[in-house]
This record gives sequence, structure tokens and C-alpha cells, in this order.
Amino acid sequence: MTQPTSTEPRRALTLRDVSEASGVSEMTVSRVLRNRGDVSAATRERVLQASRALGYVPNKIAGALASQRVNLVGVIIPSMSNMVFPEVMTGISSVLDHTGLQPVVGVTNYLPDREEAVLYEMLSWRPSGVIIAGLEHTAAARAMMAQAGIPIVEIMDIDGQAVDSAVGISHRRAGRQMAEAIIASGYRRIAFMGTQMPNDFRAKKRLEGFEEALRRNGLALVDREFYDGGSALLKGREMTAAILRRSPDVDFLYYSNDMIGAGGLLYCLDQGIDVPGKVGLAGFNGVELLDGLPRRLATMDACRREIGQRAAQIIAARNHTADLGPEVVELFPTLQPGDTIRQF
Amino acid sequence: MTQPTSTEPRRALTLRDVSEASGVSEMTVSRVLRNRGDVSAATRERVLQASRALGYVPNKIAGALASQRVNLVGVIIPSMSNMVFPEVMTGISSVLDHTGLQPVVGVTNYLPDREEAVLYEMLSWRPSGVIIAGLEHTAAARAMMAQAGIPIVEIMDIDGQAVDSAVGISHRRAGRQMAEAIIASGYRRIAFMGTQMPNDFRAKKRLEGFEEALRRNGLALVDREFYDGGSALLKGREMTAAILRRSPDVDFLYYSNDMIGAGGLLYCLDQGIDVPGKVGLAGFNGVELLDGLPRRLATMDACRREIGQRAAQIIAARNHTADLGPEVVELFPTLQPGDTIRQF
DNA sequence: TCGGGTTCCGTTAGCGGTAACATAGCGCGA
DNA sequence: TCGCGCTATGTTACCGCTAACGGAACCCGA
Repeated sequence: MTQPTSTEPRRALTLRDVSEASGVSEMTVSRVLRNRGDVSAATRERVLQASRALGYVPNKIAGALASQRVNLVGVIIPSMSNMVFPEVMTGISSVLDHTGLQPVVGVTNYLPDREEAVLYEMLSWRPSGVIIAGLEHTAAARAMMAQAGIPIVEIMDIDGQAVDSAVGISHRRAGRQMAEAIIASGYRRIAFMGTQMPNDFRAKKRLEGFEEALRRNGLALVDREFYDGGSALLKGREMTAAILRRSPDVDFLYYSNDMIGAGGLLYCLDQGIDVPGKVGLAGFNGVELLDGLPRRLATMDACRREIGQRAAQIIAARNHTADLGPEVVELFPTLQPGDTIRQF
Repeated sequence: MTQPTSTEPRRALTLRDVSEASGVSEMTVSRVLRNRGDVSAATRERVLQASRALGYVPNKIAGALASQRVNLVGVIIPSMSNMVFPEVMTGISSVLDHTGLQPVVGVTNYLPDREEAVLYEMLSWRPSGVIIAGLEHTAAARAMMAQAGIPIVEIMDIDGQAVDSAVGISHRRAGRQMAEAIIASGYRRIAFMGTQMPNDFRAKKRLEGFEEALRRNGLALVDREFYDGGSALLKGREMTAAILRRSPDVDFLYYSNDMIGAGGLLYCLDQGIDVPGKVGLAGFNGVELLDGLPRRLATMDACRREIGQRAAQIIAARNHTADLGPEVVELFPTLQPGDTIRQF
């Protein structure tokens, strides 16, 4: 009661401080601050006032330990700097916001060992669930997830075996689908550009599906080019220049993501190449960011936002109703032809 | 000792399980797992083996409560979907990785109330420090930070009063500097485009500085346009079209960020407008992402990565050496003229 | 007037670790 | 041989909060 806000507190505030300031037991304060159990309106008001006056912030560490409940959901993703995962996060947050659960993000930079470390770190906080990108993990990571006793949702991809639940698209099918659309539009001499990253399994699966569909139509990639780091837009430009120089007869450029596709598109337009007449282009991801390009790049929406939402819903539901089982949700991306594939 | 990995554990593992499995006390197990205190090599090995075999993951909740130490650093930022904060995060991580500290991110969407809520949530986990974007906060948020008893670093901006430490640039000065460069290049009829967001104080300060410099040179903005959400590239394109239609005599377009600037640039090139001869353009942020554009947009690097690094260094240092005081670090952005301002 | 149900609040016993201190065993010089 | 100091390990007492239970005060109908 003595000018609590005037001087910097030498000791962290606890429930006891609030309880003494308001003349009730710690338990009652705890009840008020959590809105749980019966407390008279008068007492409640007195406690809240004292709590606010002191500037008390409850210690969730202690609370979580005592109640064995942690309102955290671990989200483990490879990267934050491309456009895809922020949108997944948006989907996750939009659902979790209504549930009292809170996402905590860990980034792996596409490194399996780093993923394992991040997962270990996350699990050591005993979260209510984990959302993790991809189906490929180290054996140890897999074991940890299986043992954790909490809902685990692997997202983005469903071409493989999930530890528990999964929400995603089939990248292999997405690659096939794009190849078929390209072939159907009459293109025959097709080149591919993408990341070098050995651990981007989803990009790899798309390429596999793509090549498989080519094979089935008696075709094969005419040329290919890989990159690794740097500005994606610039790399797309450079790789496209390299391909067109090396294989001047290509009539289609398939990019593993929209960003390098955009770089390629800008390059082609700069060079006065007839798009999509002489050369067609397509990317992957459907990033809204690129809507302002001179032409809309053909792409495939990867359902990023919905993936986040569905994953969060699974965690929330299982957190609420303990005896729900694993669930695998397949989403279906839609092909957006844009302006860079010939239409008949 | 009975086939621990075979069946799903019905109860979460604790130190006691490991201690029983390895025949030593819980304390010794704790020492082994934290690499602290003297433990004989033989015991250490036995404990590690048991721990691994069981798949034990320490409970940091309990550990943190007992040791009063939490290796978490709260990072509170307005958004994750533009290019600026991921790069700040990279800077933060690059420093924190060496310190045993771990960043935990909270996103506010430029909403002060949300920021307050996120801050409260973070502080309730008793982190070792907080890095928060901007100097403008609700009174309650400010009070919480002042009371928290942990190092707080406000980043991005130094035009204002910091609660504790701060690392950033002067956005007002950055705006002035850009205006002066534009005027020095002979442009006189200048228009501005930017976000509507009332809570993007940094963009607002840049504009203030910009207009102040114009005034000092006997000039004023000829036109202005604001947007709100949507694809930045597209919005840049649309706003630019609107401005050029409404005010055909403008000779310079100043954008509050590079993304809309890029949209404007693409529009101008589409229209065959002579850039930078007839119309000059400039943005803000220096996003590497855009390196692949047909022309390099004039911009100013906001030192994002270094801001993250310096902020993390302050937290780490204060965490290590308790009696260090507040610190305000001003960084100086460099103007990159690119290809969209006339050079003499 | 009294028993039984509410309402409101307090007491007790942990949650799973760790700090701090206690202690057993051992090597070694005097 | 004794005792000192070291190393390796165990014991005890919390950290700050909450689940579970207990009980006083009050209300109300019979």
C-alpha cells in the first residue's frame, strides 16, 4: 500500500504480494486472476485493483508447473524469409487466437539436425501440441515426437508417412498436374529451374512428379538449372538468361517457386520475348505479393493459409477432447494459368 | 528397465525415472544433463545412456522455476509478412545462437492493444530480456517494461524516449536525407505514396522528415496517396497510376517502402515513362529481394540486420553482467541511389 | 428452529526441477 | 597413522503457483 509504483521493485512480485495488498489468500487472488471458481464481486474488484496497482504479472512458469497445463503450441518451420511460411503462420494464428493457445515458432533453415535441436528445445517446454513442416525428420526427432504424448501435426506435405496427424498437399501430384497442363497447351521443350537445397523435400517431390508426367508423355526435361541463396528474383533472371543462352530452343520454363519465376518473367519481357507465345512460364505457390507484375505468372496455390488453419484446428480439438485420434487431411491446390501459359 | 521404448509412456518421464534407471540420485542426473558440477566419467556415461534409452526430455518449466533462470528472449514485432522483420530476426538469432539464449517471437499487427497483450504474455514467462519494435507503446505496456526488471531494447527507431535501451535509426533524418538527395538531383514536383496505417510511426516519421526538408527548400508535396492491405506490388502500381493520372506533371515519386516502389517502377516502365529522366522514384528499406528488378530502385538501407544484432548483443551482455546500464545506439542508413534518381 | 445446500474463501500438498549445503571416500604429505 | 582437502554424490528446502479438499457463513423451506 506504500506507493508501489514509485520505486523500482527490488524483488519480483508474487501472488503473495497481491494477496497481502488486498487482504485475501493467495488462492483467492489466483482464482480472480484466472477467472476460475467463485469469488464475490467485491473481493474480485479489490484483488484486481491491488494487482493492477502493483503491476503484477503472473508467473506462468510456476502456473504451468502446478497445473500441468501449458497453453503453447510449437511451430517448427524451415524458414521465415520466403513468402510461404508467414502465410501458414497467419492461418495458424487465426485459429489459435480463439482457443487460448499460443504459437511459438522455431526455424530450422532446412537443416535436419537443427530441426532436431529445435524440437527438443520445444518439447522441453511441454507444449500442448507441435506443428512441424514436412514428413522427413531425423530418427531421433521422429522418436521424440512419437513419445511426446501430445498431438503432432506435420504440415505442407502428405507424400509419406506421418508420425501422428498431417495436413498438406501432394507435391508429387502438383508437379504432375502442372506438367500435364503445360503439355496440353502444346509446349514440348521444357526446362526446369529450382533450388539446390538437398533438404527441400517438397520441391524435390514436385520435380519428381513433373518429370514423371513428362516421361509418361514421351518427354524429358531439355535443360535444368539450380541455385542456392541470394535474391530469388535476381537468381531467376540469371538462371533464365543462362538457360535461354544454352538451350535457345526451349519453349517452356518451369520454376520451383514464384519468386524465381517472377525474375524469369521480368527477364523475358525485358528481352522482348513473346510470352506465352514463344516461351511459357510457370512457378509454384501463388504468392499474392507478386500480383503487381506486368503479367500474372502461371502458378499453383499451395493452400498455405488453409494448411495452417486445419493444423491448428487439429491441435485445438485434440487439446480439448483428449481421445481423438490421428487425422490426415489432404488439400488440393488449384492451378492458376495466369497469363504465361498459352490458352486455346 | 523394462523395454522402455517399446510402449507409449502413460506418464511423462521425470528425472526420477532416469535416476532409477541409472542407479544414482536425481541431483546427479540433473548435473549430468546440464554439464554442471563434478560427475565421474563412468557415472556420466551411465546416466546419459539411461536418459537416451528412455527418451527423456528435461522439463524446462520445472528447471526454470527452480533456478529462476529462463533462457528466453521475447521479441515483439508488428508483422512477419513484409521483408523487414525477418531480417531483423536473422540478426538477432545470429547473435543469440552463441549465448544459450533463445528468441521467442510475438506479432502485434501494428495494434497497440495487441502489443500490450503480447508483452504481458511474454513477461509472464519471465524471459531474460525483451526486444520490442518501436518507441510508441500504451502506458500500461511502458509501465510493465519499466517494472519488469529485465533488459528491454526498443528497436528500429530512436526518435523518441526509450524505456531502457534502444537501437535504431532516425527515421525523421532518413526522410530528410532522401528529400535532400531528390531535390539536389533537380526534382521539384514530388508526390508521396505510403501505408494508411495510423500506427506505423516509423513511416510517419519518415514522411515528417521528408516534408520538413521540402519545406526548408520552399517545396511541398504535390500529391499523395495511401493504401491499406493487399499486395504491395499491386498497390504500388495502382497508386502510381492514380497519381500520374491526377497529377501528370509530377517528376518524382517517393514511396514509403520498396515493395510499393517496385510496383510503381514496373508500372512506369510498362508505360514507357523515362525513368529517371522524366520521373524519378525512391523507396525505403533496401530489400535484397528486389535485386532482380529491371532497374535498381533508389532506396535507403534501414540497417535491419545490424539492428537485430546490436539489440541481441545488449541483451546478452546485460544477461551476463548484471550491472550494465541502458544504452542507446544510433545507426546510420546509407542512401543507395540505384538507377531511378538522375545522377549528374 | 434446524438440516442441508450454496457461496465464498482458506489450507495443504505437491508440480519437477535446482541451489546450497552435507557427507562419504580417497589420496597424500607430515 | 592422522588429518586435511579434494572429488563425487546425496539431502533438504524451496521456486510460485494451482488442484483438491475443507469449512465457515449464510440462505431457505419445512
